[in-house]
Amino acid sequence: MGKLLADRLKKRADFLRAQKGVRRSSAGLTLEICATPDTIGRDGHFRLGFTASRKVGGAVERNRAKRRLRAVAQAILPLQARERTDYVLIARPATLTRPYAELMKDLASCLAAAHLKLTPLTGAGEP
RNA sequence: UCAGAUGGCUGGAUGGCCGCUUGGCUUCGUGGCUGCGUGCAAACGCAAAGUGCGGGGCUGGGAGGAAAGUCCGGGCUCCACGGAAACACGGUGACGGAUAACAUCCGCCGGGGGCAACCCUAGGGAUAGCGCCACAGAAAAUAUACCGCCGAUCCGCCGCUCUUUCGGGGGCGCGGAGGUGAGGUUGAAAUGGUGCGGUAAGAGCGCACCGCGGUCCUGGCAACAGGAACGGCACGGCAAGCCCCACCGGGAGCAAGACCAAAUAGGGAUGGCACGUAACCCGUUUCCGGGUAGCCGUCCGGGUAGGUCGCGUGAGGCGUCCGGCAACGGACGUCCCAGAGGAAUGGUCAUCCAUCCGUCGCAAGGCGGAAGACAAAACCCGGCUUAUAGGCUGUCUGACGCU
Repeated sequence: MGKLLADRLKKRADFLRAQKGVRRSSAGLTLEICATPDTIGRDGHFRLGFTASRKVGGAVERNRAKRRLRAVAQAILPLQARERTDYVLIARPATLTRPYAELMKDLASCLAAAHLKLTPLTGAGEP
């Protein structure tokens, strides 16, 4: 399985759909995933979005949290994500202070758990 | 050297790996447009240049002094409006200047504070009018009443006393008429203050100085300052309670506004099919003719989602010179310097840099650890206000010491 390309989620409706999908949390972040609607999805692509609420802090802190999440996602998702799937990463207050290596582990474990849960729903086989 | 006052600048650095965004050049793919050729036509082929979309390569730019709060002033956009004025409402408020404009800035004046450098000041009008002045206090705006002081003058004669020519007269005391106005513990504020004279007691009643008032002179563009003689002193405070005066002001805001425009529903035009027996409408009625209502196609305009523009050459930055005490203005040269839209301008690691803590060392310093101010453009400018670790630096004042 080769590298997948990422599209950004920008519509509020997309975020709301992901909220109803599978959710897994860890100390540094929360992950929500769901299948991309067939009319929008493209082969070889997955979709990715970020959220940082006011709980994280002011504008400076929220921007920084989203950038850290983006860096982590850039490193992991193109290799481990599934195509035609939406991923939403939600920042938590600890996202700012958690060591980078720990943040990587958080995402990897959340991803594995969420994929396992999603499998019977979509009927897709694990590669 | 110490203490203090007041401006200006800055807002971590370097490198490795991995990324984002936006220009320029170049190249590849692809779509459409135009021209030429072949062809009856559909279509196919070729082509310089321009252009939409997608990808590669090279190269350049990419948060702030407050980007913040959204408190003022403008540009810009749309809406309203014949002009002007008045009224209402809102704002501003010593004077002179700067500016596109301002509640900003500069200079200056008045008042208050500080030994000083300097700091603070919403600083028009209280005889245009209304209103308010709590508590305390005798009294809070009108000059009195109350307590108090006096009782010179006049009256009474009540008491004591001196004198007597027995009519009375004098002195002291008492009461009254009356005089007096700031002495009365207050208060934010008390009807000018202090001193001397004066008086029965007192009082600007008189005088000196200070304060106050209008007049005149001098200086200043002006606010105002200084001086002179005069007036015996009237006019309490609050306008940030209403108000009066002077000046300024249409409203809403980039979610402004302009353009492109899917699906679905609906509107209009038009063509075809069906129905033309029934219903309704029109031509007076029957007949007859036309139309509406159904289905399908094409086109048109409005318009939602969505998209594009607005959106980066500007009251622009930097440098030199000139004018001005300054704010600022002028001339010349030079530069192009963020444009996102679930929102780019970064993530991570290492070293250095300052900061703090622990520890070792006489010391220079070594080792380990923590942590890196406030705060992120959202149409753009000029200000104000507020937040801000640390660092660099100019000028000035006072005290002490030395020469």
